[in-house]
Amino acid sequence: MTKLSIGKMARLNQVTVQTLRYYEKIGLMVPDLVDGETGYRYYHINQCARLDMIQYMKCLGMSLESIKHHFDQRDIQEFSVMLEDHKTWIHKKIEELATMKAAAQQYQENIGRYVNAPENGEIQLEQMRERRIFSYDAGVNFYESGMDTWEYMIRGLKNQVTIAHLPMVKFCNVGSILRKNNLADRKYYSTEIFIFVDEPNETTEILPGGTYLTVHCDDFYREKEFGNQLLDYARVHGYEVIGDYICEVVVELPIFEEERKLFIKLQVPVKRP
Amino acid sequence: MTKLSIGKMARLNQVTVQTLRYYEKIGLMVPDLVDGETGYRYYHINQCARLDMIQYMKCLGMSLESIKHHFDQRDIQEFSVMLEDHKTWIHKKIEELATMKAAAQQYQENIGRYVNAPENGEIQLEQMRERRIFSYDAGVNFYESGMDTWEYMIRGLKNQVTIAHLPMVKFCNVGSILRKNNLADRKYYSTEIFIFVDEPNETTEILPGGTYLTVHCDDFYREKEFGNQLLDYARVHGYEVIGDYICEVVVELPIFEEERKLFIKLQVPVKRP
DNA sequence: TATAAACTCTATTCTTAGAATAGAGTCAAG
DNA sequence: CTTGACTCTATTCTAAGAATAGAGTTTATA
Repeated sequence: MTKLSIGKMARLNQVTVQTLRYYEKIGLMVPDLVDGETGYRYYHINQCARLDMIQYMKCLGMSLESIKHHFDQRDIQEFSVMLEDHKTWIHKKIEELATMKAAAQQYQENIGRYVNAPENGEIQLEQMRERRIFSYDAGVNFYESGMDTWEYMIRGLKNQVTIAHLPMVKFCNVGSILRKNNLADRKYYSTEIFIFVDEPNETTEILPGGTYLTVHCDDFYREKEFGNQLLDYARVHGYEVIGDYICEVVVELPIFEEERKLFIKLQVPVKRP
Repeated sequence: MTKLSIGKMARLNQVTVQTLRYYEKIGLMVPDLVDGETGYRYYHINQCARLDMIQYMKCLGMSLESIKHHFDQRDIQEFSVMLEDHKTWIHKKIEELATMKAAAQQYQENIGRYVNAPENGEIQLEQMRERRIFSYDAGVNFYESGMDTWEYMIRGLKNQVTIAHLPMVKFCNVGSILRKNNLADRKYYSTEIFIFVDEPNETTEILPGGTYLTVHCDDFYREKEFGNQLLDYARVHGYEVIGDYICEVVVELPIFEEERKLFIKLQVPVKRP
């Protein structure tokens, strides 16, 4: 019976020589015999069966650790159980990837919204669909504070997102709410920030769909100014404000500068005159 | 302005201290200032924006390398292109996983076929659906050789599978074909082995669906014996053999022994009397 | 002010599944 | 006997940190 040198064995099985040496090192497949003098490895043709199985299980995405464990088990029914677990694992991975893909899509759309947005200060009437939000009350009125406070508030929200086991991918567009009662007096007072979420639960709130007056702005510090323009417009044209005012961060602009640059969209729900 | 120690910065952002140190090491995010005496790192609250972006892109499944590249680009439109590429990459990953899952499912079914198979030698009449195969002619009649030759033939098939860029996950149940003309003379002569494939192409062949006489056997060396029983049965009961004889390896049994142990299913297409 | 607790520093090792490399020794064909 | 092909061990590298040790620093409390 001819013995196969490591190179021949490798060529026969479409693997590299290093791979075979590595498999020996971790005890996954040991050569049939090793020359005591030279240390040369020699394989038997029958060992291909094991190598096939290793490669097959690798194709299924299993780790060499699992594969080794399987060989230790020596039970085919047990293997079916292992496959079941593995399928579950694959399923989870696929779902994770699907979430990522959806998030990437969402971000692209946000960039598109920025690129195609109307001029700064151009007021529009829009139909908005119902949205769900998860909000966090920081207990501080950020309209009276600077970017630092806002930053700390965002940290608080991030913390809550983690605690509530919400997907961090939703942390890309954040918003703030100014409640209707304060809005009536043009009192810029808000302590609440939020993220948009997909699934409802006991901690989420609903932003009603309907008609909104909106305006875009690329300077976070000029929010009040644009907010007032929006309210003036409503009054002049006879629109009645019927709900809470929202400031949505559509996208962060050059994420590169030393400070945040936010592209925001202000939104207030109205009833037509 | 208060400087944030590495621990505070980490806590504020739900990352570990090591992570921040690591990001500095690879130049992804450098602390605002480093004390020359003590080497203590201090961060500025505004740096949270960058950290948010890093974490967000990580959620999308991007590598720190890509993230760094993005920060170097400083262009939001370019980022949209990058997201498009990333979506394509995710899509491929999902497809790979789906293939793996299907293969795991297939293997489980094969195990099920083994577990629920009839006794060795029990002849059955079955309806089989059409199947596609990719076959390889080794140029050697394996009925005249031992397991070694069979093993070398399988290596040849594996080689062809690689060359033809067929999915290696299909390499788990292999089969051999004995053509009808040889079958008529009970001449066990075959040089062809194959794997089952899903997609047709110019190199694939079709095994017609229809009525088959089948028998299972857990000893590779007794194939001829069981094959003859199958043919005897056909003759005695008036079935006419109308196509090629197939020997399908359903599953490899204890993949653990020094030699292959194959559980095979012999199949011959017939016309009812 | 002294002390203890909490914090931070650098440096090293570990994780997967091999790939790449260097320098030395071995095998097979002509 | 030579030459080219092959093989050996050993080390380093990949990604994204986690874990650890041992030493030094800051902060809070007494």
